[in-house]
Amino acid sequence: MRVLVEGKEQQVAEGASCAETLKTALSGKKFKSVLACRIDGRLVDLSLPLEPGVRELKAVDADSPEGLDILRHSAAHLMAAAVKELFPEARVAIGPSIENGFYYDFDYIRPFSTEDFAAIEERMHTLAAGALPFIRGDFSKAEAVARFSEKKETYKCELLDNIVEERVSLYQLGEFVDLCRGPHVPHTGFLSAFKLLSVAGAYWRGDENNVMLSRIYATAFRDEKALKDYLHRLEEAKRRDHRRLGKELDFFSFHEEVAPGMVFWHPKGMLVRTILEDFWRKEHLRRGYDMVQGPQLLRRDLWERSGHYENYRENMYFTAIKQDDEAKNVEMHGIKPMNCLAHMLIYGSRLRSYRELPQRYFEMGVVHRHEKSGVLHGLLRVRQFTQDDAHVICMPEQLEDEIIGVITLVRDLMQLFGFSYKVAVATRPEKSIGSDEDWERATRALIRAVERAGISHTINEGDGAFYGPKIDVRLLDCLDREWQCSTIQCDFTLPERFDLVYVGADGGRYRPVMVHRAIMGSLERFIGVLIEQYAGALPTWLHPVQARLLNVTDAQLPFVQEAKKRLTEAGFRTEADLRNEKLGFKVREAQLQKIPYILIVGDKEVEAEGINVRLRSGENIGLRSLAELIAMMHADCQEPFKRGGMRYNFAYSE
RNA sequence: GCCCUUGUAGCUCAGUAGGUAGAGCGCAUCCUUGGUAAGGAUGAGGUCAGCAGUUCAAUUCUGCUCAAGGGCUCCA
Repeated sequence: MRVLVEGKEQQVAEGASCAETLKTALSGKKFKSVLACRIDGRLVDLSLPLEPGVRELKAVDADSPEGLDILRHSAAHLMAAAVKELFPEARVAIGPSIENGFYYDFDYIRPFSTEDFAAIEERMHTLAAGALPFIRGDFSKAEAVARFSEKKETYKCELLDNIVEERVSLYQLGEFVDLCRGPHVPHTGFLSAFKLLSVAGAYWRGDENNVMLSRIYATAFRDEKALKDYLHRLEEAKRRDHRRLGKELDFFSFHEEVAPGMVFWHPKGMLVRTILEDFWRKEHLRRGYDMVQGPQLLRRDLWERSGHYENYRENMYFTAIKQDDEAKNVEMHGIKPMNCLAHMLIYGSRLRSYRELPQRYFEMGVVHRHEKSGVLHGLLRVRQFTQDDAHVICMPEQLEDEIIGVITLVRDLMQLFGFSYKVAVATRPEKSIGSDEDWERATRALIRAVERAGISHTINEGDGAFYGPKIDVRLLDCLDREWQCSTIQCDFTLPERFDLVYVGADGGRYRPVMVHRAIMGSLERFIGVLIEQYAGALPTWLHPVQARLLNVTDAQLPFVQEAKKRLTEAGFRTEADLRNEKLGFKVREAQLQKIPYILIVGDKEVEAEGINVRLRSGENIGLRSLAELIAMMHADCQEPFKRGGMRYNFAYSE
C-alpha cells in the first residue's frame, strides 16, 4: 500500500511496523531521537504495525512538545516502577506529564519525603540502563479490573469504573503494569535525564474530602544539557521572586506574628503603589467612570440580605460593638470582603432615569478575606487587599458596549506592561439563576467583546458564577504559575435582591443589569507580578527612584545639590548619595536598586557643567547637560505609553 | 484545613556525635576624598521560633504549638 511517510509517498507492506518504516525513511542518526509516531494524526507507539487504510505516518521526536510529553509520561511510569520495587506496599494513583515535568501520586503507609529521592532515582537509573521495553497490551475492561484488583490497585480499579470504552490498554514495564492510553517511548533507554524535585500532598481526584496521597514531582528532558538548563532557569526564576526583591528593594514587609497575610508597605513600595493608583484613577476618569467610596464596616443584616452571610461567612471578619452595659445588646458589623454592596446602595439612594445609564462606579476598595493559612503567598495571595473595583449598572441593551469598554481596558493594561496572560469566558453552570434570555445575551456580549478586542480566549463551559457568566484573566508569575487578575462578571441577582430600577422612556420601571469588574484585580497581587515581570527593574515612570546622583568627592557637593533641585523641579524622583564611600561602591548599590539613571558628578563634570549618565543596563552614555538629561528622561517615561490605549500622566510634575 | 520541608544575629547561612555559638553582608565609630558592581580598622548585636519532657547538663534528643516555604483544595 501507498503511505505518506514523513511527507514522501512510499510503498509499504501491510503490517510493517512504524519503527521499521520510519527507520528506512530517516537517517539512522535522526531516527535515534524518534520517540513515537503519528498515524493519520493519531499519536501511537513506534512498535505498532501499519494497518490497511493508513495514509500518513509521521515521526514524533524528543524536540517536539508532544515528544517531550511522551518522554515525561514514560518517565512517570519509570518512577512508579522504581517506587513499586522499593516500596511494594505503595499503591499507585495517577501520573501524568505536566507543564514542566511530571508527577505520580502514591498511597503508602507514610508519605514519601525528599530523603527517599536518592534511592528512587538510583533505582530509576538502574531500570533505565536496562533498556526495558514498554509493552502495550489491549484488554477488556473486566480483564483489566481483574488484574488490578489482584494487585490491590484500588485506585486503578476506580479509574477503570469511570472509563466508558469497552477495551483499554495496559502498559507493562518490567513488573509494573499501568492503565494508560499511551503512547510511550520504546524502551527506558530513552529516559536518562530526569530529576525528582519535590513531594507534596494531593487529594485523590483533587477533592479535599478524599484521602491525601503522596505526590512526587519530577521532570525529565531529552538529555542532560536540557535538564541542566531547566534547573538553572528555576534558579534564575527564584532570583526574581517578588518576595526576595521586595525585601532587597525595601518595598514591603510582612509581620506574621501580628498580621499574617497583610502587607506593610514601606516608603518605596508605597510610592510605587501611589504612582500606579494615580495613573489608574486618571485613566478611569478618562474612560467615563465615577469615583465612589463605601464604608469598611457594614451591619450584619446587610450581609444577610445580600446572601454573603449565608455563603461567605467563614471568609469574613466580624466585629462586635457593645451598645449598652448589658452585653446582650451587641451590634455586629461585617468587614467588607467586596465592594459591591456599597455601590448598590449608592445607586439605590434615589430613583434613576434611563438617561443616567450606564452608571460606572469605581473604587480602590480595601477588602478583607480570611483566606486559609496555607494559601497565603507573598503579595500574590493576601488577606487584606485593594481591588481596582468597579460596578457598571446599565440597561440590558447597553451590556455589550460596556463589556467592550472593560475588555479594552484589560487589553490596554496588559499591553502597557507586556504581560503574558490567559483569557477564559466561563458560561452558565448547572446551578444558576436568571432567564435563558439574560444568560444568552450576557454570554454573547462577553464572547463578542473578547473577539472584537482581538484577544484569544478559551471557553470554560459551565464554569460561570451562579449569578452570571464571566471573563477571567490570569497572569503568569516568574515560575509560570497562574494568578487570577482581571475578572468581568455579569450579575443578575444583586439588582434583584437590592431592587435596583431605572425609569424608562415610557415611564415604566425596569431592572438594570450589573457588571462587576476588576482589571488589576488586586493591587497587591498586580504589583507582585509586576516586580517579577521586570525582575525589580520597574519602568522609569513607575520606579520609586528615577535618578540617583553620586558625587566622587565632597568637592562636588554644591553642584550635586543644585542638580538634584533642578531634577526634582522637573518632576523626577531624585536622590543624592553623598556618603563618604568610593564611587564603585555607590554605583554598585544604585545598580542593585535598579535605579534607571545613575548620575555621576566629579570634577570633570562640574567643569563641563554636565553630568555623566550611566543606565541600569550598565551602559555608560557619557556626558549630558541637565536639559538633555531631562528631555531623555521625559521620553523614557513616555515610551511604554506609545503602544497606545493608555495615557501617561506626569505625577508630581507640578 | 490537609501533606512534605524548614525555623540559629536585621539579612544569607555555617555549627554543636548533649557541655549555653560562628562567618559574610548590614549597622555604629574611626581612618580613608577614592572615577563607574564591594577601601581599611574597631565595635555593638543571639532566651539558637515557643512550650513541655528525657538528662547532672538541651540550641543539639523526644513530643506538642506557632510561623514560613513547596504543593493539594479554594481564590483577586
